Amino acid sequence: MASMNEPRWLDHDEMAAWRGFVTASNLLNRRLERQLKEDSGLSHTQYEILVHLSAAPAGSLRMTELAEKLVTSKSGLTYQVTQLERMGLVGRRSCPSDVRGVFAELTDQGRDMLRQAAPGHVALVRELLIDVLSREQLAVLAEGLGEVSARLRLDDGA
Amino acid sequence: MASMNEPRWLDHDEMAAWRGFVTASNLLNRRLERQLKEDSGLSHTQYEILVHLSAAPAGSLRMTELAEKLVTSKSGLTYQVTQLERMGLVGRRSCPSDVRGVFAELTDQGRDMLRQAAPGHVALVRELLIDVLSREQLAVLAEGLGEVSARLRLDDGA
DNA sequence: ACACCTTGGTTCGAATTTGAACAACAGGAG
DNA sequence: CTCCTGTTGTTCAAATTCGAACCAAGGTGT
Repeated sequence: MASMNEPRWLDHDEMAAWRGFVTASNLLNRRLERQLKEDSGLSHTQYEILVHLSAAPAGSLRMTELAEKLVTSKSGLTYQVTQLERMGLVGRRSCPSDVRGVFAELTDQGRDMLRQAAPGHVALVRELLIDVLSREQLAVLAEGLGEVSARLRLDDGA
Repeated sequence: MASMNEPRWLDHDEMAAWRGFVTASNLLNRRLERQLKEDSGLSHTQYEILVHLSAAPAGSLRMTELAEKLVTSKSGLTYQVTQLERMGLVGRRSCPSDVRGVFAELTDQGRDMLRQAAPGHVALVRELLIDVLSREQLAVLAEGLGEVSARLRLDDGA
């Protein structure tokens, strides 16, 4: 049948792009993970939770919404929020309009932690990625990967 | 002191590039993981192990070398190779020149599995990433992230 | 009010990942 | 040869991750 044609393999350039993406992603994650853990005792995931909460209107977000922003599973988020709660960086508050709803909310201590951890993290992201690339390269990255993400979000929700 | 200046935060474009990178990476990983698991019963990591072995001279690589290519921990690789061994896809062979050395080696069954799994995987990578981007965008991605990876490899070994 | 299907979060068990500690060996300086 | 240092791969415990099952509650149509 026609649909079982030989697949279109990746040519040299395409493969280079794909390998570069995967490799850079893994290397970066490892490095950032290490830095954050040593510097602030946070995992990258935990740090990102603080960031997203801090950026949200009242420093709080519904669990599901937060999970989507983080691109993680609901159960994974439940676990990490519990960890952060034990550290006193995040609190849970129930939603007035929906009894089932739970807000994760940044505590003052959580805000302080973020203030303390952010500079080192940002500096490293800059050193390892941002400052390595030109303005044009960054623009292409934002544009291209933004589109990729958008499409993924779409048929993921579908 | 001068070194404790206000850190250089990321401006709008830089942030867009960084968020796009992280988000796309997470979304892609999730999606590929799901596809491979459903389609072939392999994790992305396991699939990558097969790929790297298949690309290697004799279908075999030293554990340490393989771990570096995969960008994973040595212990993590030990675990996964054991799993693949149980599935009959990979074998271990000791190194003639170094008693400590261990070669991970692709079995015939492993080669078959890769042949079976590759088309679906490649098709998805193409659909979600490669075909979404233009030739120019891909070139920038390969070039830029290649450089990023290269630098990371350097001071990682240092 | 009632049955019904979707949502929001948590719980549970299984699989995976990591760094540290370890044991055995390689490679070279003296 | 002998000591010393760096490698190699594994083992171990602890932390994390995921999906499936689950419960409770929302919202809808009748």
